[in-house]
Amino acid sequence: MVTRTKLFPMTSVGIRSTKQRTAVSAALNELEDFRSTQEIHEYLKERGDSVGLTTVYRTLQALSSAGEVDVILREDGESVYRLCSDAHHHHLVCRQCGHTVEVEGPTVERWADSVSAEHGFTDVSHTLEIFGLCANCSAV
Amino acid sequence: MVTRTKLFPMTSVGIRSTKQRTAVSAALNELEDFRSTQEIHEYLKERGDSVGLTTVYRTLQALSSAGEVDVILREDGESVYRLCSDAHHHHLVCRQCGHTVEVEGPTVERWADSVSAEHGFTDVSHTLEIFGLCANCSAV
DNA sequence: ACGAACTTGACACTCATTTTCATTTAGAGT
DNA sequence: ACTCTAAATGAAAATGAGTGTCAAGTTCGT
Repeated sequence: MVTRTKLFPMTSVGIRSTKQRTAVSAALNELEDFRSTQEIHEYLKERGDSVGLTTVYRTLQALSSAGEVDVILREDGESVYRLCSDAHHHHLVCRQCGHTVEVEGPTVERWADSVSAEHGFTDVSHTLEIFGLCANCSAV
Repeated sequence: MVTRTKLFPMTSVGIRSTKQRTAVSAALNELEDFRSTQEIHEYLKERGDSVGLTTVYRTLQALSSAGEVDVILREDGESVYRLCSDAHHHHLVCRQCGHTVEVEGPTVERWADSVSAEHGFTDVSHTLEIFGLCANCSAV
């Protein structure tokens, strides 16, 4: 399990620590794989720490734009979240069960930057993810 | 403009050539950049070749699963389509106006395959796209 | 030209995500 | 500890992309 502190950077003003946010962070710590907002919401409900769906959406978005969690778009367009290591990595994701492996990859970073610059693009981001069926799910 | 023939591989049986499909193919030929289904539908309407939205959805999906057009998921999760060259390539896409540049990239293919195999994943696919603001849109 | 099979498209529907807004709460200042 | 207010919550309604349905329209082999 990845251990992190300050999941919510409680800066001087404006951002408050609430039990809902704590619960979402806790869930992310416990869940190993990429999960959708709905799944996390469901997980919290079963666990007893019920949090409103809207709040889960907002919290996950806040966390991801703060760079505290990784988000990827599943092939069906749904956003899924996961607490990852800080190190640069890409993902190998099971499209069936969500099982995720962090993988080291080619250094796309530099390539992306130089190609973008060449064509005058700014404010660039890129995606590099692999989707498939994990060993378990393949065996069905 | 990319020129292609047989946008719809009218195979022996089952797939018919209709004016709606022809219209969608024509639109794809004329549109340079990645466009959403709704945009293509709108384009056809303005152009006079009105085609039902449902049909545009179905046609684009058929074309993409036949490998005749490229689809990518925009950062907001919406699918956008574009007629591309056959050669292996990736995309540099303007998240503002959709302007697209095909770029040569690292051969992720082999990497993706070997990494997947290593972890027992099957039925693998991957994504590698770059999003940013094109020169024009940056200048705003 | 005929007819079976394939297509179309209006409309209803699903489902993720967002907006609204009235109520609650955290936490800075006292 | 108490107050006050900006921030946060959440239920419900709204939005919007994409899909299912099915009656009516077309295509194309025969």
